[in-house]
Amino acid sequence: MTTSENTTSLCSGNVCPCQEKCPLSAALEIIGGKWKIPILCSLYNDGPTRYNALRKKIKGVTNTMLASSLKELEADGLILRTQYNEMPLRVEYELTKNTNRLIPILGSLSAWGKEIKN
Amino acid sequence: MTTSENTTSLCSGNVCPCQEKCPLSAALEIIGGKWKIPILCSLYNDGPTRYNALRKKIKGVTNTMLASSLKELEADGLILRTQYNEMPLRVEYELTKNTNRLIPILGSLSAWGKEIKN
DNA sequence: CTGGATCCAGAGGGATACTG
DNA sequence: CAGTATCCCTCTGGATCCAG
Repeated sequence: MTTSENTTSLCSGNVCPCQEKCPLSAALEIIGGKWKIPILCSLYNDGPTRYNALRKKIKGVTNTMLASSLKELEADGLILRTQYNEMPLRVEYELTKNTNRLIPILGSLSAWGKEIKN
Repeated sequence: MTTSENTTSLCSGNVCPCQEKCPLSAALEIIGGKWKIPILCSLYNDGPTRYNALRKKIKGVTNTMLASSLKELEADGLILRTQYNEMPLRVEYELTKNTNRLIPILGSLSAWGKEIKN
């Protein structure tokens, strides 16, 4: 009676296309937006980084967008914010383990993006 | 002299974060937007599908968005449009091999999206 | 140094009506 | 049946200035 197992379903498993929020669309929204990937790439390449250092490394980003993107990434559990109450104030951002599990997937996506450009 | 190989770089390999369009951002733009994933999911689940059938399966999509999304997906080589000059006109859309290589990656992303929701 | 507040332009997306 | 055309609106993202 039940449908045979569908282990490769991209969405909720039964109702596609993504009527209710499917995890795939959810994931894409989390890493969507103009600056999320550059931020994650930078933190992945360089490790814990200060706010101003990020702003310099990510060409073209403004305070507004960097701050709001960092806040969203933190709220979604993708980055960790550590504040050191020194003088002057120091704040560092770094990837979480959630994000480390995401990295190879992004790597595959990147490779796929490279291939289809031919 | 050359930097040691960096096979895990998400971007171009040397200049991160994504100053010039990196393949990762490019890939995300191709599958971005509100309706691309639902379209791909639907075609993946059901195979070749007619325009009006797609419109019924994808809840909430309008003619404007469905037509423009299909056009973009076709231009990016993710779907194939086949027109049968019958009466009435019949047009079917289906995934290409490029997209079939993308599917497992999206599956991983979906699984990741499910995990971090806890 | 690390952001927040405000204002604004442009793109993405929706509703409706119409066409080959 | 398979889309276009048109209008409109929201929302993202940019510029600038300000604050703890």
